[in-house]
Amino acid sequence: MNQNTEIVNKLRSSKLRPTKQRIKIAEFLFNREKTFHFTVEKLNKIMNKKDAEKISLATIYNTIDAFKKAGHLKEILTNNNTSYFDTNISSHHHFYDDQTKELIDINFNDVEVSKVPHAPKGKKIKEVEVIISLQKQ
Amino acid sequence: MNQNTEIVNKLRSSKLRPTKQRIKIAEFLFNREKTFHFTVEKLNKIMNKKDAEKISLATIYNTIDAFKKAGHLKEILTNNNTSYFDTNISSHHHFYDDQTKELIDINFNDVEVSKVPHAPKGKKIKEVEVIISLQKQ
DNA sequence: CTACTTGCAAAAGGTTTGCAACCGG
DNA sequence: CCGGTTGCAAACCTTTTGCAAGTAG
Repeated sequence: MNQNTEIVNKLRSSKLRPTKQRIKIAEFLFNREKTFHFTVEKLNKIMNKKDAEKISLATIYNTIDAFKKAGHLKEILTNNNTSYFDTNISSHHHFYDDQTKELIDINFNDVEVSKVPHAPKGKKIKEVEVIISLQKQ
Repeated sequence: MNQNTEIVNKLRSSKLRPTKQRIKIAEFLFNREKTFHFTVEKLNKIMNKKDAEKISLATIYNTIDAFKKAGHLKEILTNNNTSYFDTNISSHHHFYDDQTKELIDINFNDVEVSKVPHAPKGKKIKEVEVIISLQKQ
């Protein structure tokens, strides 16, 4: 099975029609070894570099949203009023530098949360996320 | 020392002139027992209820920013593109319900992070924040 | 007085929406 | 063909900015 077929299957199994735009975005995001952190603006610039066939910003928003809902992307918590996404959907945590707005993955084994509270009535815990904010030394 | 003098001193010691607007906002935010979570929009509505002397939105932004810089407020991390602030500046963590956009304090003793990674080169850890996202049961 | 602060309106991000045209199954 | 998807522009929401007028020390 080649890469493209894999991507198409990934889309199909998420009930997303494999359109040209989605395939192009998915190939870029998911055919990689390492985690990738991005904002929509950053992804938009990358996808619309010169000589590439343009994808409209609205479609990028739509696609990211669809991928997030399908569980292929994770949104990262920050205090910057811009959405950050992560292609690494497995449980892991982040360093966040407020000044440079830089996000860095933390290896799963390097953080240990040994005590977790009970969820409030009527709710259950979806995820425990640790963000370690950084500053210059 | 009455409440008002306390507030005025708090402002002065942060090198903030005790203006009418700042005093009014500070009284509202800091003369309380329990933690208060808010967005600027919410605070704006509260401060500008009928018959109150109006405070402009820009001033509310300025003031919140000044209070945050002075360490009297803390900004909370979310994936909602709106800033949330917390009057509780001591070390503690949060539940966050993505659907309702509701924030709830977690008692400091109910979370234990027993292992923390080293900061990347050239940086140091400012704060370790745990956000537990919730969903309906 | 003078520097800091306020208030207003405009501008600046980032994101969402309405709708016609397009296209995958 | 039909319904999902794209692209465009306008609208929206939150936040920032420039600047004239006001005020605390």
